[in-house]
Amino acid sequence: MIKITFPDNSVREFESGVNGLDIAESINPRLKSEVLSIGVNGEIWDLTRAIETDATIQLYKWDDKEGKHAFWHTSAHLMAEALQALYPNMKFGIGPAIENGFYYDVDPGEGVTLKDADLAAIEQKIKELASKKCEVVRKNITKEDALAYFSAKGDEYKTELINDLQDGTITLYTQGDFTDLCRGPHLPNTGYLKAVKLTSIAGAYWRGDEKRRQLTRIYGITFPKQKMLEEYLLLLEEAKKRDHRKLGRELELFTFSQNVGPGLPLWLPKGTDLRMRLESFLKKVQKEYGYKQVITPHIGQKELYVTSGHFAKYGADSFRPITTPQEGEVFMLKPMNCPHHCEIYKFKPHSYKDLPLRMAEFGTVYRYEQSGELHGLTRVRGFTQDDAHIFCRPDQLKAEFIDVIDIILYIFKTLDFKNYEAQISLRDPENREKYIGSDENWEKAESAIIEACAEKGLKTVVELGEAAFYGPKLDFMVRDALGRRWQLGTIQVDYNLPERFDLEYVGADNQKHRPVMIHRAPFGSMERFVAVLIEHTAGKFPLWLTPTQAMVLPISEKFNEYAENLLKVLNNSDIRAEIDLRNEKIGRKIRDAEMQKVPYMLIVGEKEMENGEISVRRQGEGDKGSMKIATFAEIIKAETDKELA
RNA sequence: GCCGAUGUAGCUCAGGGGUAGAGCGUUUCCUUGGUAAGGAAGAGGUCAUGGGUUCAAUUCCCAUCAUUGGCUCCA
Repeated sequence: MIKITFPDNSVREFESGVNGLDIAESINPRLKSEVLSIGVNGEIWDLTRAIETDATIQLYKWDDKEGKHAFWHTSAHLMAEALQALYPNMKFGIGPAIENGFYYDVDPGEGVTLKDADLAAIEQKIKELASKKCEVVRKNITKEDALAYFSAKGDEYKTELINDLQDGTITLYTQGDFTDLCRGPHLPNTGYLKAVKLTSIAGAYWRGDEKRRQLTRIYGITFPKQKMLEEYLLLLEEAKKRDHRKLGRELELFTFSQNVGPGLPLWLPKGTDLRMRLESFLKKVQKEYGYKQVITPHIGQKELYVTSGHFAKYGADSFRPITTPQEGEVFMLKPMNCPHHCEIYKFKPHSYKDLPLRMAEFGTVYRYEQSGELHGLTRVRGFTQDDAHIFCRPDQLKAEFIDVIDIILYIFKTLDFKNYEAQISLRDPENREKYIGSDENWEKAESAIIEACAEKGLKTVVELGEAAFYGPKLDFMVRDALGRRWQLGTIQVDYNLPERFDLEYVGADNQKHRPVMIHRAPFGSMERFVAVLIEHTAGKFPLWLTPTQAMVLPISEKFNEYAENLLKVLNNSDIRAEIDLRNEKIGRKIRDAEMQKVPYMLIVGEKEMENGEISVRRQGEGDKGSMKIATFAEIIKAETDKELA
């Protein structure tokens, strides 16, 4: 008998050799059909694998990522089996489970190309194989045997993988006619898969190396219930509806022009209004925190970036330099604002009493992005950072960090991002020589970040080795209304630039000292942030931010004059209102305003004109009844005050 | 940059070797209305661009550009 400890610390005895399925069944027969994988002493196991010693276990179902992982991993293998059946010369790379489903990288052989149109047939084959409920069998073999098996099969990718494995024993999983090299875990059989959808097909380099052969990657997702697939497809549809590129066009926020160039957004009046409102919002917050606005040009001498080190690191991947016709001076489009800000710092000598110096600029920068990488507003070649650089003494680092975190959290709160986390990127302790700056400074900076996060009660993940070469950083990730993750703001400590630009301040000891720089951008870039905001809100921006707060809708042309006077009154009360004077019926005007996601519709007809009132309709909610204009103005003010509190 | 897909009216899309269609939008007219689409008529396209095959190309082929799903990269 062995002792099995459950997550609630209760202990029960089982026969040695018991497996996850048995344990689940002993708790509740229904659980047996729901459980997908089992954690055994912290390792994730197949449900059918025998447990022979005392163990602490945890059963994983669909709602656990460990459960989903096994489900999708088995799905990847089943897809491979289907591919093997349909394409005899298919060779297999790797096929893992991912956040939403799984993929398999395959090499279909010379002269064979897989196309989107082929997916349906593969999908059909997977369903057919799933219905056979083949058992998935785990087997340990030696490395030699594994090599022999896969080289006989001609799977050169698998043999390469095996050669890189260090273990003496290798695990194989077999279901039906397909055997794969795999660490597992897997489902007990393929019958768990009730719904299958292959989502896309794409090229992917073998082992992520662009110098190596490009394989065909097939993405798919599977579910234990048909209904779950339908829900997933609905979610995809919802995501499509919220796509900022689509809403950006429909709400007339921004556009792109082939004539201007790829990755260079054109902000339309409404988008500009929205963006400028975000900018003034942040400017106001920054002013309270002691930032000073500066303005610097869009280009700078090449030497500036040689000094900063950016030219050496990124020069080859930048827009080509610009030269003047007469003098042959060489300029670069500004890829970063910090070198310019360093020069502003050097405008005059600084005393330790001047620090911290907080320099903010909505600085537009230009970076060459590979053509395949451009995407709407989230990935562009010209964008505006809500940049600032804090020049401070090392002992001020923590306090400054806390202030920046406060600004970022205030922004998240105001813009209704309730779900966020932060990633602390530290040095790789194994490779300290990769980083610039003294050990002492790094330790100070890293602990300043960690302590600042702890004081703010931030949910953080620590990543070793993810720091930039010039300093540790803190990145903020938000989850939007659909649960998708976006990286937004960033705070980075920099020891490099003060060094390179020879920045100094005179300390209390009358000696020269090196300041520390903090780069920070709460939004990241205005383009990216607006894109995320569009998708998060589905275009229904908060009242304080939305370009048009209210639309005046006269019932018929007879009331146009009253409506136009009303518009003046509203605009004089700082309410951003527009008017719909089209020769359309009121139902139509309402529909269009609803679709433009204007928060308030103000309907005026005979009744309203007589009483000097307006009939108020809230977008997405409907009729709110009649009221005086002053009352409405108060409602608007109260709502925006609440949003900005 | 690499692999796959796509490119037809402002938008969403259908079509197809014999030089083009729908819905929405837009314009004009009729209608003057009460909380999510009133009616009629009209305008609008070198079918992304450049080559090739063909008697004939928007359609087939090639290239380029752009968009797009991934990969790689990201100060």
